[in-house]
Amino acid sequence: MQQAGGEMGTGDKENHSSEPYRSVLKTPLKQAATSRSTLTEIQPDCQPLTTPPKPKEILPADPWTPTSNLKMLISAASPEIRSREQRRELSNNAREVLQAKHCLQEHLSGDEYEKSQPSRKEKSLGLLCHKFLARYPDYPSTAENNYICLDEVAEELNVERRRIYDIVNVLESLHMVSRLAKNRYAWHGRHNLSKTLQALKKVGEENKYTQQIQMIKKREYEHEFDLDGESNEEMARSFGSNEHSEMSFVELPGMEFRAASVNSRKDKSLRVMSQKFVMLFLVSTPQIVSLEVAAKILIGEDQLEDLDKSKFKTKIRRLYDIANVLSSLELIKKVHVTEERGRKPAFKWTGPDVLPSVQDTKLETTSMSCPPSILESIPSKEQCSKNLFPSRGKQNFTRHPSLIKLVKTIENDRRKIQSAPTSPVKMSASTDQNLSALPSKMAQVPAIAKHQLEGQSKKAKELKLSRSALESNQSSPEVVPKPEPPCVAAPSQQPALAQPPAVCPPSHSSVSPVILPHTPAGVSYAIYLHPSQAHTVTTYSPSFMLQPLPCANVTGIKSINSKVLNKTTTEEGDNQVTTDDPTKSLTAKEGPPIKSETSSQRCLKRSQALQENNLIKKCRSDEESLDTSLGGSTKNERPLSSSSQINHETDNFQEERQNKTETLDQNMASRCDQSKRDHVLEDEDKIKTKQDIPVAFAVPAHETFFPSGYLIPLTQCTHGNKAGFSNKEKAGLCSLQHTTYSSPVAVDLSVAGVIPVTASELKAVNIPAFQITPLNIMLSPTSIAAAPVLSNSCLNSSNTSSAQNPSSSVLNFTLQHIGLIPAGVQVPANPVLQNMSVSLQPENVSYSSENMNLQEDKPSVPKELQEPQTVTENFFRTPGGPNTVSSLSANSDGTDRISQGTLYIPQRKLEVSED
DNA sequence: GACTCCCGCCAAAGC
DNA sequence: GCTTTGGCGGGAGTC
Repeated sequence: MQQAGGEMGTGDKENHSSEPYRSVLKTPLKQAATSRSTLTEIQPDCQPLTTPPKPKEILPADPWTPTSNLKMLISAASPEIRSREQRRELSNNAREVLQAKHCLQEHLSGDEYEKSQPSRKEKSLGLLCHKFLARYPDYPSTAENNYICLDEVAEELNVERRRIYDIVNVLESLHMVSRLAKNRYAWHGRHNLSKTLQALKKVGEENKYTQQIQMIKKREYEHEFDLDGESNEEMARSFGSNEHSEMSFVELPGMEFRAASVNSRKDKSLRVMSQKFVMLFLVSTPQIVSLEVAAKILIGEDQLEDLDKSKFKTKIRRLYDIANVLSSLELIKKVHVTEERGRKPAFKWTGPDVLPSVQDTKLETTSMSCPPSILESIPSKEQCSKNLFPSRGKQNFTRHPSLIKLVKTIENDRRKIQSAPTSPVKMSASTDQNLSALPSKMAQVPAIAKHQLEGQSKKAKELKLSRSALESNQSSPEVVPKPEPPCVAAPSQQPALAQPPAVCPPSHSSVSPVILPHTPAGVSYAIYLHPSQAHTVTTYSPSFMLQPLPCANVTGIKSINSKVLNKTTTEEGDNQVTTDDPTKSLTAKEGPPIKSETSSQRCLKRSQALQENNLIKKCRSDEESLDTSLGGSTKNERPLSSSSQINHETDNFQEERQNKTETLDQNMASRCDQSKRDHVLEDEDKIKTKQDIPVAFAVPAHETFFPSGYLIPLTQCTHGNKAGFSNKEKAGLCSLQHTTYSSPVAVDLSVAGVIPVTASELKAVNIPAFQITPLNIMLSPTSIAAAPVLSNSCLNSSNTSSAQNPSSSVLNFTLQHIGLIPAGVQVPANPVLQNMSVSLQPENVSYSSENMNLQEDKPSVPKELQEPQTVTENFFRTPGGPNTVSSLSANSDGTDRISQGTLYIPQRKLEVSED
């Protein structure tokens, strides 16, 4: 509207009249219905106009004249007529708005008028999007017509249509709306959101955005990134290698664009940009993407050689536009990443987590190229694939041959598991789309844990370890029947459930060092087990595999660990606290958690299948190592396993988990050596591992129950696990993720012994790390040395930490013992693993060397519209300074700003802050 | 001064 | 030929 221009205060007012597409002026205005809100905004002072009821509200209320009654009846009988009537009223509203405006202009002087106009912020795209979204339900019923008339919306919201296009384009990219015809869109709400995100993540992975991001960051590392010259050429080359550099719009079945016009300029379309932008979040491991990086990637895909400042600026502008809409959708949140070079605007993903890799498994069973959710709704694989990537064959999802066998194995295992009495109930995502939106990772955790446990129990039997049959039985029942949600996952997902056992899971996690082939990425990480603990593990539990580490040591399992030992018998509630909170948040936000045991199971099985052999070897070695163990290091920390895909937690899962935990607790209590309990270390590192990112942590093993060990991320820590967290929690997670960013941090924490983690922390921290593969990993000494996991800080911190922190010597010992490093190799307490980015795959390259400080910016939207931030996670902090992980805490002023803790980052200090 | 991002010109595409 | 879309970048507002 014109008033909008007036707000600018620089002569923009006149510009409005010139706008060609001002529908307000073109549309015939008949009725007097007005939009209360609109009028209020526009002309609060205009009495007659200030309180007109909304048209829609008026209609039903005013049928008390013969004419109105007739209208109402007709309207009721015919949706078309009703729609027409509504349009008329909208037009009337717009007309009144204009009149009000004119009235206002007449009665106010220039300055007064300007003052009366909404401020720039009040007209932000984010706020506008909020208003827009408020008009439609998140999950509209398919029965009713959810049509959007751009003209009407523009008028009602009192903005020019151009702005509506911006919003609609982004919504379209998420398939929340679809274009029906000229000036007409259909509102789908969030029904398709989860599907879309899955598809986008998939495509993002296919496009190797992770690599691109890493490349850009790497380049920045090496030298200040300049927008021209060699760097650009280099980048162009790298992008050029990407087959999917020119990815087109990703469509969902049934959501194809109806009008060719929509595709006419899609190469630079806001829609495509939006999708790409979202992809960046979905594939990156701390799910934080700076505008700069995003812009570079987007530009790179177009023409990197043309990269110039103006183009860059334009891209940034567009990204802001997109980000504002995404922020309104609560999919992302503005943050600031502070690096050595300064503070950079960035955005952090706060939307639901998407589990692509899990999807792979699922896809295999049903379809090759479609995301699970999509498949569910679509019978035809071909159709799905076609729709997803109508224009590009390259973008079709192709399963790597090596995965096929694995998938089959997994599927078989899954069937077995599912048939098992204790197997978690699987909810069909198809039944509830909304559910699908939930982080599936969490839901998968239980299944995965179950898988692993089951598999391990079998293995244990086969191996006939020294374990007594009783023990094995105990463990197996617990494990097998009830998938153990990693404490992390479980907690985050289930709030209300008072299942104490959050701790218990750890016990289950009697994890022996294992390396899990990671998800799709294939990243694996190794876990170092304390000899003594390892012993326990091997003998004790059949489960060699990973356990969901509800309380990953690294991440902040501390409370868990200690609790595990201590509370296993006594207090379960405490544990729960940690677990519960996350859950609450999770459930609250996304709705019913999705149970995807299948996915988790798949993950587990996949890893198992690949690594069974390794596990056996591992177990043996572990047992041997037990004797030589570090002397009963007091650390009870559990190894963290990370798998981003395991995050989704479902109600069923929780129930099972609870049951399991209870059982475990009982078992553990009986088994637990009280004295050892005392030794439990309180360390918490919050490590977020992500689905595809292999993370290695060094974690002190839990005594009896949990083989303590060091988890060594072979590649990179991922943060994808936050899936299950609510936005707020996710915010916290983000920070965590940052932390995770540098795998070293996690290690550090675990090693050093850490600060007790608060419940909130646990939430953030609790990221089920499940995929552990047998340690057979093939890390070359060099790679290990390079591994970021063990950072100086880590080691240092460990030194400083008073708690039972394994010393570097211990670490070396363990590593050597396990075979991760040659006997001659020493991991310096300090730098040893610092710079390593052991990525088996390019994608897995970790940015671990960055120190980040996360600051979340408040959305541009008015505070009232912003969700209150309750981030209170304090991250672990190592005693030593530099390696301290940044903590996320709510500032007294309410600006949840992540304290600038330092995430241990070898070379670069990266801070992410929330404003 | 840098960051944000609103605003609206204007061209492409559609009807 | 008019309307709808939407790329684009100037420049205002904010920090």
